[in-house]
Amino acid sequence: MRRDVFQAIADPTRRAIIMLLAVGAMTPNAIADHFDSSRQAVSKHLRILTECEIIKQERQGREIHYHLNADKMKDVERWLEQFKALMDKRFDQLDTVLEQLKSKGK
Amino acid sequence: MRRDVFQAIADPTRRAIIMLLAVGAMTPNAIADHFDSSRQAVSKHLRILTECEIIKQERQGREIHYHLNADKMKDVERWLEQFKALMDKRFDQLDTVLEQLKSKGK
DNA sequence: TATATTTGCAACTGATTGGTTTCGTATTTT
DNA sequence: AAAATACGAAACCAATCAGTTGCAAATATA
Repeated sequence: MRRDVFQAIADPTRRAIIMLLAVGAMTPNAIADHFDSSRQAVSKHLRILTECEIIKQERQGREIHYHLNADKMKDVERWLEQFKALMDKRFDQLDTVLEQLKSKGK
Repeated sequence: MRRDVFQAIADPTRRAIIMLLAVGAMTPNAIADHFDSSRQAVSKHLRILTECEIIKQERQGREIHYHLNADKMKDVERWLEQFKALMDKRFDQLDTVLEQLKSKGK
């Protein structure tokens, strides 16, 4: 089983849950109220998100509050940065080629 | 079937393919050479990536060159920005609370 | 103590995934 | 024209996913 942030954000419901928890911690029932899905369906997403270590439980009496571990999202950010760096590099090379063509034209 | 960028980058092989194509267009065989997976396995990933519109085919004789549609990646970027904006907002609120506590302490 | 609420967990279902092997087609090479 | 190459598509398989229903455990309330 792959359990990383990319797996976590692959599902639209899970992305929405992440957005909800970005605002503040919530109980499973409160989260499920925001969706058409059943409580158990949401609960499964919460389990996956927990396994991805993107959210954490915190028991308070009989309620469990889920709160975000925003740091994990940085994995996505880092990957995106790497990707953009590669793209920039490619354009730099393209610039060099164009530059060479220009000087050859002289 | 969900076919969006988030689905595309959920798989580590597909992320690697994206990185490869960020450097420059490639044929399926050239791509497959970079992985332990078979050509057909890679081919399937290419189909999914194509359906997600993150890569595009370009036939040249009997070869097909896959090249990146880097714009699609902006969907991820936008979502990340939204997420970060929400988090910042939360911290702003936290700051306000702390500020209030401080003035009450006076 | 009996009951209601909040929740996780197990069993089951249908759809999708990632992979394989096999085949057909188009293009290049000989 | 024949052989080799590059590739997609189809059929199949095991594993995983998202969802369901039903149930048990813990905590709160009457």
